[in-house]
Amino acid sequence: MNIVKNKLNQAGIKPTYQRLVIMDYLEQCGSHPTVDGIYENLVIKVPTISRTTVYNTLNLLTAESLVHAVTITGTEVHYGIGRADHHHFLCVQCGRILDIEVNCPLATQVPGDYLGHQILEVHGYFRGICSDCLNKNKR
Amino acid sequence: MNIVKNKLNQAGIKPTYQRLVIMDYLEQCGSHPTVDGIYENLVIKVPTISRTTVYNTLNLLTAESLVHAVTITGTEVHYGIGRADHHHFLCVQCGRILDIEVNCPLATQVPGDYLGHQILEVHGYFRGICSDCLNKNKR
DNA sequence: GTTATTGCAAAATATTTGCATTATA
DNA sequence: TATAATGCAAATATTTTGCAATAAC
Repeated sequence: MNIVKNKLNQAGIKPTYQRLVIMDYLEQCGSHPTVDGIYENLVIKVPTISRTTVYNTLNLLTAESLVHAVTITGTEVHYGIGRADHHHFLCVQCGRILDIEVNCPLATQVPGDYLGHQILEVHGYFRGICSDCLNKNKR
Repeated sequence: MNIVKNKLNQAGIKPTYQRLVIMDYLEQCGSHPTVDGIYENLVIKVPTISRTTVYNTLNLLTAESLVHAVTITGTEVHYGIGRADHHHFLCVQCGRILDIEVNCPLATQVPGDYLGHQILEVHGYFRGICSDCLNKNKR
C-alpha cells in the first residue's frame, strides 16, 4: 500500500484513502476491471465509496498515465495498471482481457510520423478465444 | 445506388429503402460517421427515418461484415465501409478518423495463434494529430 | 397475403455534472 | 482553516427493446 502511496505522491496526486484503495485494487486484481467491477468489489470493504469517486479517480489516473483505458469491448471502459505500452486481447467467449506483447512497426517508434500525421499512441486490440476457453471447448 | 443494392443482395440482406440510403451514405461520405451523424444527415432527405433503424441496420451490416465498427473514441461507435482489414487513426484535435495501412506481424497472419490464444481479429488504433491540424497549428 | 422491417416510446446502460458535506495537508 | 475531494441525486448520452403500423416480395 505504501508503494501505491509513493506512486501517487510522485505524480503529484493527493493520496486520499479512496484513491489508494482504487489504485491498490487495480494492482492486486491482475485483470482489467470496469468502473462497476471496481466499485462492486470495493464497496464491500469501503461501504461509503461512490461510483462518482471511482469515475473521478480513474479519469485522473488516466490523465496522469498511472493507468490506461481499454475500450476494446465498445461498451464499458476497462482499466489497467500503467501506461498502455502493450496491447490487449479480448476473449469473445469469457470476456477476459489479457495483455499481449507485439512488435508493431509503428508502435516501436511512437511518437512517430505516418504520412505526415503525428502519431502519439498506438493501441492494438486483438479479439479471439483465449487458451483457457479453447481447452474448455475441447472437452 | 445499384451497386449498393447488389452488395446487399449478395449478402442475403433484403435491400429496403432505409438500408440502401444508410449503406449509400456510408460509401459516399468518405469518413467514419456515428449513428447520430448518419441519422442527422439522412433525416433531411428521409424525414421518416428513425435512429432505431440506423442502429438496426448498422448492427446487421456489421454482423455481415459489410461495414466495420470503430470504437477508438471510447464514447460513440463510428462505422466504416467494408471489413476492418486496415487500421484507424484518430486525430485528437479535429476528431477525424482516417484509415491507415500498417503491417503488424500478428495482423498479417489472422486468424492466427499467440501463446495458445486463437486470434480472430486485429484492430490497430492510432491516436495523434493529423497533417491538416499540424499545418493549421503552424500558421 | 404473409412475413420481416420500420419507427415510436420507453427502458436499460454508461458516464458526467451540480452542489452540499467531508476530509486533507 | 482553507482548499480540494467525496458522494448523493439528477442530468446527459448511447444503445437496446417491446410492440403496433407499415412495407417488401
